[in-house]
Amino acid sequence: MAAVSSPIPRRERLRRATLDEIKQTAHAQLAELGPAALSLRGVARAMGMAPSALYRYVASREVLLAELTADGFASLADALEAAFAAGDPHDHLGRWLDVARAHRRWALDHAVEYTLIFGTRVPDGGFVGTRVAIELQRSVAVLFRCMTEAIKAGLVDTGHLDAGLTPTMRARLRAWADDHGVTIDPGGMAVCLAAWTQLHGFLSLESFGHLPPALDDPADLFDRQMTEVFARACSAIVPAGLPGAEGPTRPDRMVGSDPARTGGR
Amino acid sequence: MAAVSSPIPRRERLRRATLDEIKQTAHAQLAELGPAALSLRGVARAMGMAPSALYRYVASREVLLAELTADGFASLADALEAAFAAGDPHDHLGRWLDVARAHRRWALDHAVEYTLIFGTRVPDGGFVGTRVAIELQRSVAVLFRCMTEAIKAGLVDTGHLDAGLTPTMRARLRAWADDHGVTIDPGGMAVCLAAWTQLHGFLSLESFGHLPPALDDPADLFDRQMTEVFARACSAIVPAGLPGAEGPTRPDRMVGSDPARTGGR
DNA sequence: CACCCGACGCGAACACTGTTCTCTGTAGGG
DNA sequence: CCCTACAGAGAACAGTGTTCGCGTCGGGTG
Repeated sequence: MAAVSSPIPRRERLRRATLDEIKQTAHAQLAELGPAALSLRGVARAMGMAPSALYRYVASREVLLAELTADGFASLADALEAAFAAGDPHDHLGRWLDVARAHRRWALDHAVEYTLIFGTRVPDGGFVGTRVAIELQRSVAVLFRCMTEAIKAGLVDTGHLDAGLTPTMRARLRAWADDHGVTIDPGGMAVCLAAWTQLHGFLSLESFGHLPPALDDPADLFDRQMTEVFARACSAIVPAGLPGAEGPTRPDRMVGSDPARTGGR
Repeated sequence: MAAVSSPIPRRERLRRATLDEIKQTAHAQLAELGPAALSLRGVARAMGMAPSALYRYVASREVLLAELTADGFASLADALEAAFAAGDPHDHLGRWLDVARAHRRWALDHAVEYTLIFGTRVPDGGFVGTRVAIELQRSVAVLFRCMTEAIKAGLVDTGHLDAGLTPTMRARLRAWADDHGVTIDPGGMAVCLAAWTQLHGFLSLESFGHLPPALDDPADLFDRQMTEVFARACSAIVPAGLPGAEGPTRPDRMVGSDPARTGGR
């Protein structure tokens, strides 16, 4: 805020700069060659440095990859939060769709990071507390907020959702909610989990190329599934027949309206 | 069957044997060290061979990995087909659950193959026609058969499902069905896709460790989601409220009855 | 039977990789 | 002004995928 030359002592600033350059270069190599082909010597070469000099900034190739992964998570969370913030607070389905589409757009635009994040087994044990875990929680939190606000608005009859749960499930879901500091009943958590599951399943299949090529550009199928999973949560007020172009909230926002302004990017 | 010494000319037999040993050794190394750590020199060492000798059997490290991946796909498809065959043909929900559980069991038991299969971007373009593609189709076909037989049995009102589809979606789903030689209407295909999506999403999150640790052993949540996705398809006869321990088919088979005899293994 | 050709396996070699060690300038802070 | 900490360089080690040329055996053919 003030005008004094630099709050950080220049030395640190330079260090940050080259570290950023390293990450950026590594990211570029990652994007065009895939995670397996990322080589420290490669980024050193691209930067005009000796390979050994990199070790002043990065402990090993593995932690560099982990760092990039965490950055990817953060970028995704940012995109989701932006989509959520830009959405209409009164159009719950519309905002949910916006967030879901932002997630999809991010997955398609950042294919390699997506692989890095969701296609890799998390290292044993040392997950909780990691920056990766924190950023992942941030992403999931946005998805959940879409649902919880709908619940608060009375769109979801959590009672009948809770009814189908066994005591064990209820306890676990409650523990999960407590862990995240959210106050949703287990029925709501189950709905959130289902939505997350389906969203992730679709995007994972699509961006890994496992979806049949017959349905190219499955954007509308994605929209439909996302609408469906939301409508299922709201089934108390949206009866059985799935809403094709009709629903409880503003119809013009319901389906496939503006796929352009979704991503944070 | 017969008594003649060997229908295949011995030379070929030996070749197959060592190739199998190579694959087996590679598989073992894969299972305990992860896909990134699979080294040709390593398997050569374990087999007491010179590294260069491996190249008589395997063109490169990459094609060996691809071969193992395809084997993994085949193993999964076998497990699913076995579960399907062992299921009660009249208890559609039960059989669907059996198949879904078999899939989950396989995913948890074969963690590394799962990563290899579903955590890796498929190579560009050259996917269709590959052995991988064929085996994947086999797996998906089992999942679909669960649904199509339920449709045939009149459990699903495909009419109201079809109603929610746009013409474009309908055309694409029909093209997909044609590609696979199955005769389901687009509505049914949409349901199948949703089921597959959700199943895969859950298993992917779980076996990659992205599911919150608060809900350890999420088997019952998995069962619930799988029941739910089936019930949603059958919503014509199972009205809005999700079946907790009640449903259209035999209740004792509905939920979490016998998780032991699921896998093909 | 002898022969030969193809398949098999081996060892050395090349071009890489991650990583560590030691050394040298140089620039910041006292 | 010095001096120390630190950025960077270079060599080296262990390991990797992959290729090439060499022997050596075995099975089909004359």
